[in-house]
Amino acid sequence: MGTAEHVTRTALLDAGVALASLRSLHQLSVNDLVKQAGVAKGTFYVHFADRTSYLVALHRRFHDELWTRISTATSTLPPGPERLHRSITAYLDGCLDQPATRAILFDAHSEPALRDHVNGRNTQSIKVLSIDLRASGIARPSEKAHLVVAMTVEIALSESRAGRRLGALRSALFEFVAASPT
Amino acid sequence: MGTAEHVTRTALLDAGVALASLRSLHQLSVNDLVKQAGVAKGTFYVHFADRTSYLVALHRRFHDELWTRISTATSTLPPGPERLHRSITAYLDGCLDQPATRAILFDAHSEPALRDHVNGRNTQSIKVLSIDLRASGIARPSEKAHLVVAMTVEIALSESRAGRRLGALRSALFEFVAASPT
DNA sequence: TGTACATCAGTGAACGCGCGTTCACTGATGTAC
DNA sequence: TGTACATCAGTGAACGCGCGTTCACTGATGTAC
Repeated sequence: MGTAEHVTRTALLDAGVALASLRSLHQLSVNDLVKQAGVAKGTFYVHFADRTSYLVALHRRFHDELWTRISTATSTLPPGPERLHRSITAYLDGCLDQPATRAILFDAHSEPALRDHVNGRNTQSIKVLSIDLRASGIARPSEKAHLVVAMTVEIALSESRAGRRLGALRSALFEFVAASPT
Repeated sequence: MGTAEHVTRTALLDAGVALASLRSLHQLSVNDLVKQAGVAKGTFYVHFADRTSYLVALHRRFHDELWTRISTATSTLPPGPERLHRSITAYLDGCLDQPATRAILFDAHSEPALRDHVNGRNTQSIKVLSIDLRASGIARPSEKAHLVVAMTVEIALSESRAGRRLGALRSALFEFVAASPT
């Protein structure tokens, strides 16, 4: 297989996701992680150089999964309002499927080790979104993209808390975007 | 005066503000605080029951100051687009004046002790804003208020990072709101 | 004015605790011959 | 097929460290008489 050698590593990351849905990221201790994963404490350091590397890996896995979903949903579309709509929907549905959403979106940027990674992902999202906004002919596409990302994250957090899609919030976001001056 | 007895307490809170502008809230240790304030460690516990109470006090002071500014700026106005504009402007200018903005808005909600307080302030803001949106005849005022708060916080963070007003972002927000269907 | 006492913000050494990290060791698996 | 050896994920006791919190004490200030 070639994957068998990563079973324990994956188990540790899964343990992090499980615990992150209960506590904040900062409270995720190596003690808790190995207990949840059912391995010895030393095993943690077989797979990760330190706690920081682990958090980076957790963050990366979360966003890679999201990114895959969004790419799949939008790959055949040209930039424009339709792609914008599908990107945001794929992002929100993807977040709702991941139990660690609250921890990653809420806590990650106040973890010093992750701040740069979070900012990087954010900048990338803003860039992609601003292409769609520009293609839609909307004024101030960069700034609007910045705000659309903020709104989308907020909706993802609300939905994650509620445990279901919040259609009214999504509609409010799309109304803002659709009505924006061109 | 009657305030002299709070000099040390205020010094401790000021120390927190100074340090929070450098590190994350979670890294704010009692050791650091008393060192920065120039008092002994035991003094901390003369004024605060524990670290949690201190953080709550820090958070409260931040928001009380903001709230005062907003009230002053809007007290004579009836609900509507003008009051909405002034509220948001007062909020953003107030945040820009407080060095702890990044720490409070970014880190506070992932500090378990503060989560309830943060959610309370947020709910209150959404309520107030939705009155203005409703008075402006905008559709889905509650949901829009939710999103406007998210955008405003995001702008406050960006401005706090930049150290100055970001007019283009503010304009983008006001365009979203002004153009929204009624 | 002088003396005795009460108050209480401030002190800092000491505490137990849980943390992240290390490392000598184990034991299952694969390879060489 | 059987034996000797190498590899390496996994183990868990032990470590030093910094944390939040405690508490017996200090010493300046105010009050009583």
